[in-house]
Amino acid sequence: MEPSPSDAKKAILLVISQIPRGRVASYGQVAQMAGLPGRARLVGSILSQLPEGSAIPWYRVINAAGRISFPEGSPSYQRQRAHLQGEGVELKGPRIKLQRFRWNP
DNA sequence: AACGTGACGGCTT
DNA sequence: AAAGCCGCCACGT
Repeated sequence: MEPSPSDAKKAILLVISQIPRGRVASYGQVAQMAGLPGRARLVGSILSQLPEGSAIPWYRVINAAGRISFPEGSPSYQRQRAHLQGEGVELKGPRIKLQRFRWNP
C-alpha cells in the first residue's frame, strides 16, 4: 500500500523524534528510515511547516553533505547551529563531523 | 490543470 | 572541490 501523505508525515516525525541528543541524521536518512526511500525533500518540506516551539528536534536533521540547509549566517542557520553545539555536536567550519556524530541505530 | 519553488541527494562534468 | 542535471513530490498561485 502506498502510504497516505499524513501517514508519511507521522512516520517522518516519529523517526526524527528518536534521534538521540548529540547526534544528527540527514534528510535522506530520515526518509529511508521512515520507509520512504528517495524522498528527502519531503522531510524538508514537512520540517519547514513545523509550528514554533514544536517538541520535534528538527535541528538534528542536516543534509547529506554534513551541512545545515540554511544559508550561512541566516537566523535559522544560527539557531540550528547553536542547538547542535549546545548538545556537543562539533562542526569544522560549516560542516558537521558526520563521521563522529551521525546517528547509526 | 499547469507551473514554479524548495529545510534533498546521487551521479556526472 | 564545485557546479550542473535530474529524480523526487508537496504546496501555493
